[in-house]
Amino acid sequence: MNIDRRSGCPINLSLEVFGDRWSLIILRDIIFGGRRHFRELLNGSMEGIASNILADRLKRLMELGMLTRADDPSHKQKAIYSLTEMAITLVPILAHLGAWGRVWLPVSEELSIRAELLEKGGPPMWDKFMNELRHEHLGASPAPSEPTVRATLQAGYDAVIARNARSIGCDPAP
Amino acid sequence: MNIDRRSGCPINLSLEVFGDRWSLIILRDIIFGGRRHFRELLNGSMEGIASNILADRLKRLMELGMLTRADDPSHKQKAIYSLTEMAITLVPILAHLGAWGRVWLPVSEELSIRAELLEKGGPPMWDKFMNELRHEHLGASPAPSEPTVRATLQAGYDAVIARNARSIGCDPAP
DNA sequence: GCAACTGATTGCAAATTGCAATCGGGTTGG
DNA sequence: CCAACCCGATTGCAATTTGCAATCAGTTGC
Repeated sequence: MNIDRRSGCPINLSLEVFGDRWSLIILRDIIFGGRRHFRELLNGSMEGIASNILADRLKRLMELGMLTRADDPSHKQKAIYSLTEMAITLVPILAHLGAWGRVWLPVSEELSIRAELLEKGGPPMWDKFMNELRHEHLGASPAPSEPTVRATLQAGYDAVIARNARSIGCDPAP
Repeated sequence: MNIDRRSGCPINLSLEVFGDRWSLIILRDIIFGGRRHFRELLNGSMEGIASNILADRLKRLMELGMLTRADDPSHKQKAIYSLTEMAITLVPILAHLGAWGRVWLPVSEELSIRAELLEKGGPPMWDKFMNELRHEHLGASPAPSEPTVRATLQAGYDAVIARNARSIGCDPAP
């Protein structure tokens, strides 16, 4: 569960934090998907994470200081997971990672539109997004101006879905 | 050995390429350490990779198109591993990763000086470095102008080592 | 009361990891 | 020529990690 400290190299230590198959996926779903609860992360995960792995990683990410956990006032058993500043500053890395994957890997169009928009938005968009996350998770920053980055990304995703649905005659609207 | 394709999400696919504890470490040693041979990677690895893991990851990285292998003309048994363009474009990601780790993780001073210099150099330095790597590994680009980025990073590292050695009375020079 | 839902936990088989020993071939020094 | 050494791996094995399915106890809505 704990970090190895194989060496003090920054890249090595970063890898020891999220150099596994699930930690960054979970953070991605929290950051871009806006998921805050265990079930949302479990069922919403495109990659089908197992519940024990999710529980383990959430605990680990909390120990590492990337997430915090709070009770949900609306439900005594629900927990709300929040990003810390440490996790929020991963946004540029995720943006780069998405951009790299889009170039070199067989990404699907629907799922890469967000990465494309984030790449085109560049650092100014990342900063705006990080401020929105700070507002949402840390309750600190001022309320973000509309439209939010997440809404913009989601709109792009929806547009692709709608376009593709129409082109194959599956438009849900008559 | 093969990639799962759990989903077509760029971040997920990127993670499936180097979301393990060793692949990026190997690439880091090739990129920043200038290592090209199996033994160099095996013995030079600060983190102590095992030979079977190294062999497995080199094979995997070749299958993924991140490395190529060529015979060393100077020694019939030696192999030279070269980065592909796909791997060279990881430089900005490694720079971000190093910068992030330097802020949030207990890095050691000697090992993080390179990350610091690379961070301060910013995208222009990354581009110069990538061109040097293209020259070195792909034999394509024009010869880099002196001093090379790798030499600059190494000089920074050596300076820290020398300074620390002096401060504790271990200066090798009399 | 009771079914559905909450965030997990447990048991278990399969895969992965890391370590040590070893391999066959090539090179080197004398 | 030959022994010693170096080369990029490979093998066997024990320990750990992973993923899946089933299950848990407490909470909520009805």
